[in-house]
Amino acid sequence: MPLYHRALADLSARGVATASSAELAASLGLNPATLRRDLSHLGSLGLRGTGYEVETLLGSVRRALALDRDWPIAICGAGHLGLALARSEGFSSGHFRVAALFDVDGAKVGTTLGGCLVHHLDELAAMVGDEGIAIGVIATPANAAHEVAGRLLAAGVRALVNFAPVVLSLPPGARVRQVDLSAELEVLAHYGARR
Amino acid sequence: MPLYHRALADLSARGVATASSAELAASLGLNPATLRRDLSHLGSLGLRGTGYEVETLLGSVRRALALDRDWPIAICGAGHLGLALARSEGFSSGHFRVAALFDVDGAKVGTTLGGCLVHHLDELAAMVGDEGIAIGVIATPANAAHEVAGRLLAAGVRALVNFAPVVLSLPPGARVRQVDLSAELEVLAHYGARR
DNA sequence: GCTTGTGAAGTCATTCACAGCG
DNA sequence: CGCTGTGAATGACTTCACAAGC
Repeated sequence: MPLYHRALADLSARGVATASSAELAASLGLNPATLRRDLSHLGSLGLRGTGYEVETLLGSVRRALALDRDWPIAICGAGHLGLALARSEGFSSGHFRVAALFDVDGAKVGTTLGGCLVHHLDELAAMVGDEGIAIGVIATPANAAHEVAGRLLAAGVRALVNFAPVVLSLPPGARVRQVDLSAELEVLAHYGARR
Repeated sequence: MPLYHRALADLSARGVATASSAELAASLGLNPATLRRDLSHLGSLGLRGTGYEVETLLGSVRRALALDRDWPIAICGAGHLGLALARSEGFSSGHFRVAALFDVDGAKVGTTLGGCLVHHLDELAAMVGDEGIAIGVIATPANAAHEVAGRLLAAGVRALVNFAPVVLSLPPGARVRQVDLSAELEVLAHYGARR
C-alpha cells in the first residue's frame, strides 16, 4: 500500500489525471489484478473503461494509511545511523517529522546533531507525552535494543521500527517493523553464490 | 534463514551445544514446525530425541547462505546514509566488507569519510573487477538511483540493496532487496491509527 | 471499444498432528 | 520417553478469466 501511495503521489506531482491498473501495475512491477484487488478494499474507486482518477485515489490511499495527519517520531540512538535517519527524506518530509533524538551518551546529550537537539533517554517518557510521539525508531547497538524498546513501550509508544539485529518480543498490541541490514546482504549472498 | 544464522551464532558464542526446534523457535518468535521444515531443506540435521547440534547446524546454514567466503560490497552514495552503512556492524563485521565508497560530488571524491576513501562513480567498473565486488548498495537520492543501478549492472554487479524510494526495474538474473524507510513508517501509521 | 471488480482456480507458506527414530 | 521430519489440512495471497459497466 505504501508503494501505491508513492506511485500516485508521483503521478499527481506530474499532473497526470487518470491511470489504469495496467499502467500503475507496470510502473511498480506488479500484476494488474493484484493491484485492483488491493485497491478494491478501499471501496469502488475506479471508473470502468477509463481507470482510476489519480487525485481521488491518492486521497483514499492517504486516508487508509492515516497520512492525513502529522506523525511525530522519536529516534533512539544518535549514532551514525540515527543521525542519517534523522536527516533522511523519508523521515522528515511529508507526513512524518523527527520530533526528538535520544541517546545515553553524556557527550552527545545537549548538543545539536543534524539539526536536532539530542535529549537523554531519561526524558523519553516526558517528551512522548508533550510531543504526541506515536512511533519510535530504534537505532542503537544490538545490546541496547531491548532496554530501549522497553522504555518506548513503557512511555506508551506502540509502533516501533527496529534497526538493531535483535528479535524483539513484544506484548500484544505493539507493532514492530524489523529492518535488518545484514539479513538483506545474507540473502543476496545466498543467491549470488548460486549463479 | 538469516535469522536462524544469527540465533545459532549467538548460541555458539555462548557455548551452547544443542538446541531443540522449540527452543530456537521460541527465541525467534516462530512456530517450531516452520523452523523444522525450513531446516529440513538443508538436509536431515537434527537428532531425534535431542534436537540440533549447534555447531553442525551453524555450519550448514552458513554454507547455505554462502557465508563461508568474504563478500566485498560497494556503497554508492557517500551521504549520511551511505556513511552510516559503511560504519555499521552489519556491513563490515563478519562476512561482508565495504570495499569501496562511491559518489559523484567532486568535494567528496578523494577524501576519506568514515575510514573509507571516496571514489568517483566513474571508477566503479574498474573497482568491481579489481575487488571482486558482487553486491552493490544504493544509498543515493531517489532521482539518481536508476542511473546508479544501471552502472552497477553494467559493471557486472547482479545483487543490489536499494535504499532509495524507487522501484527498480531490472533485467532477469539481477536481484534487488528494497529497504524502504518511509514505507515502514507508513504501515505503522496505518496500524497506529486503528488503535 | 476498454477497464474495473470479483468469483474461481491456482500457488505458496504456515500449521497441525503423528509416524518413526535415537 | 522426547524430538525430528513430513504427509495432510489450513490459510493467505496471487493470478486467471470474465461478467458488468462506463
